[in-house]
Amino acid sequence: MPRDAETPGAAVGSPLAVRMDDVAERARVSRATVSRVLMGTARVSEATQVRVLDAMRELGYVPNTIAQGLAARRTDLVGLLLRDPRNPAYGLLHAEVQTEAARHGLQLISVVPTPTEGVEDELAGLRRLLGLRVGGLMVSTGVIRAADLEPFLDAVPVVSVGRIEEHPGIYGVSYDEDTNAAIVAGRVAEAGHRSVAVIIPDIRVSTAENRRGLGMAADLEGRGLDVHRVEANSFGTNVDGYDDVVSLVRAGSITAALFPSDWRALGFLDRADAEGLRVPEDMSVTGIDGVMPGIERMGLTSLRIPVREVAVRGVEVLDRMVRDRGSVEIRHERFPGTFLPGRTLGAPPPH
Amino acid sequence: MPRDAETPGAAVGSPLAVRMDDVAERARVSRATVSRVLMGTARVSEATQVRVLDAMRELGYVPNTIAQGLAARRTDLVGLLLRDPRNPAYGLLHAEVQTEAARHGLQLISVVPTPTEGVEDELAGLRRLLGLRVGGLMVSTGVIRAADLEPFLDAVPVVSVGRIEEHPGIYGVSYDEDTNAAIVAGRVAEAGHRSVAVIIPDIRVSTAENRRGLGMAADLEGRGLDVHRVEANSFGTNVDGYDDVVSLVRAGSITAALFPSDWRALGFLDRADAEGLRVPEDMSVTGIDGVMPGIERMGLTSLRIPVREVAVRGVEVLDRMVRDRGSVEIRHERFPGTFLPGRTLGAPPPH
DNA sequence: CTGAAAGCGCTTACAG
DNA sequence: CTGAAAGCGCTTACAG
Repeated sequence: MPRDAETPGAAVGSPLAVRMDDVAERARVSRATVSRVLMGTARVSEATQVRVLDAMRELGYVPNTIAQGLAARRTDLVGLLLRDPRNPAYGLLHAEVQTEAARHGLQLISVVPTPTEGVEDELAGLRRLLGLRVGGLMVSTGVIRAADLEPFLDAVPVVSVGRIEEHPGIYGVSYDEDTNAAIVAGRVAEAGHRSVAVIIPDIRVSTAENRRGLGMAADLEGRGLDVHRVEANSFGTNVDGYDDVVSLVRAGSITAALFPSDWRALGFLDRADAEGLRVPEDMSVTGIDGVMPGIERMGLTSLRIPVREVAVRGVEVLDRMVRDRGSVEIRHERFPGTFLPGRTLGAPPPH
Repeated sequence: MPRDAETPGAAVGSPLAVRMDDVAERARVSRATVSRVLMGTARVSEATQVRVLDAMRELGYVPNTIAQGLAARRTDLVGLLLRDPRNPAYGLLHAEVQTEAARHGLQLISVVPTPTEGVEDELAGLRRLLGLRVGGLMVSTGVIRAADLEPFLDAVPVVSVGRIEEHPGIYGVSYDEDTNAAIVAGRVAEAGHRSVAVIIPDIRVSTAENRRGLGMAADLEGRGLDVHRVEANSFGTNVDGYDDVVSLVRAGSITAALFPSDWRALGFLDRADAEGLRVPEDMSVTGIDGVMPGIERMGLTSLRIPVREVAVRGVEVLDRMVRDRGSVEIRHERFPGTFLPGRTLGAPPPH
């Protein structure tokens, strides 16, 4: 029966309205044969193949991925649940993951949560991807907990990229936040600071930043420094804790502030300007990430996280899991970054 | 018939393996009724509704979007084809579009092409989205031509965001690149420069950058300045043309270089440093975009494009088109940006 | 190498 | 208000 011209979402005459049956008819073969050519799996005679390919091209056929997925009970689609794309670290990760996915023949679709919303919104994004029944899932940093993922681990392989992961059912390819924290803390201590502030966001705001903050504080205390822990518990803003830091500096209680991200550190540098605080003469400031374009120009002392390595490895692992789940033993890998010297870390001011 | 335990992609016991029939059975209703509750369209008795909702929750049911889309011949999914996520302008756009889509109840999925590949790769991304039979499409800046989109316009509404658009079948919500170019050019001229370089990428590299470059050159020539057009035709790199600019400065032929993006301008500042050229004492440099985090700190003279306005308007229009195509008359809107003063534009050096 | 037919998990007239 | 049934556009055993 010919299709109704009213079929929504696929106007007649449009390539999107062309179905496999149309291709089959034009190529004078059965639908099954067209499918075989499309899949590239079964043997099809040379002549038939050419006819089918020609018909596809002539009609501008775009296979309906939806129907393919439903019929085959599988997809080449893999999903990426990405955190805040405004953050250059995630923007870069996004690009690298796509590049690698393409190399591996995986079709990447991405979902980003609304940056200013919390865990509920991230879960909605997760369901969007799961509803599409993606063949694999990459979860980038964010506030989704392993427990939220747990119910789905039997059905879909999950790789955590760039976020701390310790769940035994989730492969982890992360930045080594503890080592990173220790590297930055070590440099600050070596510069001679004895009393510093460390900005520590709540774990619900960012698991990575939380871990970095805690790591820096622990490391510095281990070295005998006096550490003021400054909480930053608001979601989607970087100004949290600035007031406290300024007060501490003014009171002569600290000579340096260690931020868990460049974003927070740079925001503070503007604030310091506004307050008339000179960096590094009056106080030192450090960040972490080191991937912002032009970071060297800004002179922020930071640590560069290995985004590309993490993307390459993450996709490699997911690809293996998608193809043969059993062949991959779950591990939690961590990649440390490299110190990025800058002009915002100096010796403490003489008092 | 109970499902085979081998069903791939949906292990038994996982919520992803739960089908609507399972929910129906547990709630002691028909599949049709479950569907009605899920859709929220038809009337269902209070009691039945509660039973169905309970069953869904107890089983952890995640509706199969694939099957829904196939059966309903429509989707709430809208696709965003985004250009290079490493570019902060697109990262910001991505975040804003998602925020707006969520407000409008649209489910956004994004596809990014591999940054270093060309138009073929972007077309593959387009097909990925079309294969999913998204209900609407937002196309961000990139090298895809209107002609590539044309065959699909009958079937799916398309809104161009942040990229020049002139096709009568595609709604355009763009940056006003011509005005933007004129603004920057005007400031350079006012600063007293009489001979400058304008970096002009090929249209296949970036339609937006191409337009900006041509616009700046035309405006300056209109003002009687001597303009050296520097081509930049490589894909995925910002260093193209740097050699030429350095030579022109060394030869005393120009006193300023106008780049069509901050990315290119910042890259050049590093090069200038390496060459021992002081900015703005020896030469002036300008960019365009103004959305990079910390841009003020870097001091680059630039122009800030109105990303949020474009995202808000683009999603608003797409939403209307998705709901009732006929209600929207195609237009091409343009939003100008605002000048961003910096330290890299000064008076020309005395010779 | 090729086709007829069942079935993927849903939605939606069509009846009641 | 609810159910039985057709059908969305495909893939894939099963036969030949």
